[in-house]
Amino acid sequence: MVRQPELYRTHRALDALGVPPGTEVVLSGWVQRRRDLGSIIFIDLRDRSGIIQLVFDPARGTPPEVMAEAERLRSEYVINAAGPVERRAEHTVNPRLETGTIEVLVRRLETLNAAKHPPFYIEDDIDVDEAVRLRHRYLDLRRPQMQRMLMLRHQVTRALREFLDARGFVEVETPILTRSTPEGARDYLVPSRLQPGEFYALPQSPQLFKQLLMVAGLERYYQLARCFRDEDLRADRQPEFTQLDIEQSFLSLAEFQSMMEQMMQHVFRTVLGVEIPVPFQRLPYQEAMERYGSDKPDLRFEMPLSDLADIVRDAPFRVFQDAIAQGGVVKALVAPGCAGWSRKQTDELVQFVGTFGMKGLAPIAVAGEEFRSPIAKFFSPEQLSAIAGRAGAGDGDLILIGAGPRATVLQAMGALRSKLGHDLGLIDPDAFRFLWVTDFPLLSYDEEEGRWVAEHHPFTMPRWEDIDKLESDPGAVRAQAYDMVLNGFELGGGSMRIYRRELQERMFQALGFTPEEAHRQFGFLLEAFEYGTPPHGGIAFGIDRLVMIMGKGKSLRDCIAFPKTSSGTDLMTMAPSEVSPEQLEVLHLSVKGPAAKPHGTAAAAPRG
RNA sequence: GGAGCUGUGGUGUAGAGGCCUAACAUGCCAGCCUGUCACGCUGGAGACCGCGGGUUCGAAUCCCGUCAGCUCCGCCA
Repeated sequence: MVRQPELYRTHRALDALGVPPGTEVVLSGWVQRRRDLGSIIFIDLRDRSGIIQLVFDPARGTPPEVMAEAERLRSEYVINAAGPVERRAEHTVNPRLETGTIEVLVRRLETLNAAKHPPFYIEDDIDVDEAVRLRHRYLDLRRPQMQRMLMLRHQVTRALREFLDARGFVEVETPILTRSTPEGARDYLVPSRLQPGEFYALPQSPQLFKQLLMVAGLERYYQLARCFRDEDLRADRQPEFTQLDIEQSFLSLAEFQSMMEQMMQHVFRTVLGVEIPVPFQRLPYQEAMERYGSDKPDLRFEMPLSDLADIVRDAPFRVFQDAIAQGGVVKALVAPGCAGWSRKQTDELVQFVGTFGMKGLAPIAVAGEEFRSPIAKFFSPEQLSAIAGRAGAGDGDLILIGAGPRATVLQAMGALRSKLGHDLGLIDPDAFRFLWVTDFPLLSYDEEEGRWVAEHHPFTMPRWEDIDKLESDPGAVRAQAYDMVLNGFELGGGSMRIYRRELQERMFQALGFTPEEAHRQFGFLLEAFEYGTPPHGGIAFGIDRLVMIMGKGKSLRDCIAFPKTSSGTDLMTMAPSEVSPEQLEVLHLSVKGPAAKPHGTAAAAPRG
């Protein structure tokens, strides 16, 4: 019969290290492992702090009924044990265990709860299908690795709050049920019961609210805001995610960027003990694209792209000629020491860039004075030398050349650079390389929609000197927008905002909104701007990504307690799910067509 | 919407037309064991090979479809 112990715990496992030998302690936790040697039993007890060995030894005073109970224990049973902390004899010390010099000689034992045997080991570095882990996420989260990640996340958000609080930022919550707005990602919609046929949208970000808080005179706001975007997932993209959302008034762009650098410095210093140098490098968008083929380049290694157009322009090689004639580019990068790569290896690279729409990839291997390449015959020795010189290739290197439409080649070559950086081990895994990407274009032309769309969002302030081009040459207008990039991930993006009605209306017009549409969608903002709106701007950081990078996780799922799969489902609760006809009825909804697939039962429910 | 990879006892894998009545490790169950710490030793249970169809005398293995997971493109800041 289970009875409640008088006391669940006096110490945690790790705390037992700090008490004098002989001290009576009471511990509670899970059975990590049982080693039953017959007349003596060892149990590894695990709690959040760590693992400690319990000894059950009748020769040293463990009562017979406690021995009997210890024999019944299994993995993951929840137990409560009491007895003196003992120093281990020299030859029984376990150096692999943090508490390996001590153990607890158990005198009293209560089994607080039994456990089914778990589907996987509750320990680090397990090799289990992720679906199994997600289905039993509460067990997965018992693993020290996962607990460290949750702890790290907690420390990161605490340090961020600390920093912002010290500088007068006020944490304000904004609505989760809000209004659907055009532009940006697909909205998650929530049907309204009280307003038949109408819908709330879950926020893609608190963008409008944070600007209105500036109108409201908060001056400095932040929030750890949950955001929702109904788009397809990636390793670094979840449908709901957390942003550190920040907005401030009366700071220049430079002052604000500097403050954000200090914030990152503070977080890395207090959480990881790592010193981040400031100021961060500033890299204009154009240069980032030309040199690294990415607007979020990983600068832990260099491997720049170089432009070969002027060198190869006159060579009788159609692929390059055509690319240049059609306004495209010819770009090269160098894989150091890879001149000896086989056809099979380079073919794999061709296939890789193919997924980005690039038609081919020409390799030139540099071997001493010689250039080995299927396309070498199209070029003069001088041209080949010039190519190697421009690319920065030396003996033993492999030059890879891509040609075609500018955007395609830059993206593909950028991805190739990133892949080679990883594959060739050019990246210091312990490095944290921050930079700002600046001078984004304000607008880009969307062929599908046949109109200009906001590169950042429609509230971004143009550079003052470019404002007059808003109507005459929209593509040339640069934005007062900036992304903070860390190790090839976009950590955060922000901008100075438009704060005058007249300019905001011009912006909407540039985006193809009629005045009526603009007023219908954003009338409240335009009106607010007429009541004395201060100059303001802000930024939003992906907290999940930050934690992932700091904790060296492979996927966002590693740093979210209860994440979704790549098809947006929760394998534990089996959300999303069908709902009853009654629920649909009160929401004034009817579902078109049958459910496309049989829905599973929730993992929590008994399974046959 | 598209492409690729994966799916075999609880878990991780092997098997690639007949040697499969599906193997190995680990876990699980039982017994033995006084210093283990991935304890050890002995024995045992446990899978119709994701699901559906097809080819074949014969399919875990080949083909088609489908579902699920992962990665990427499109999409998305």
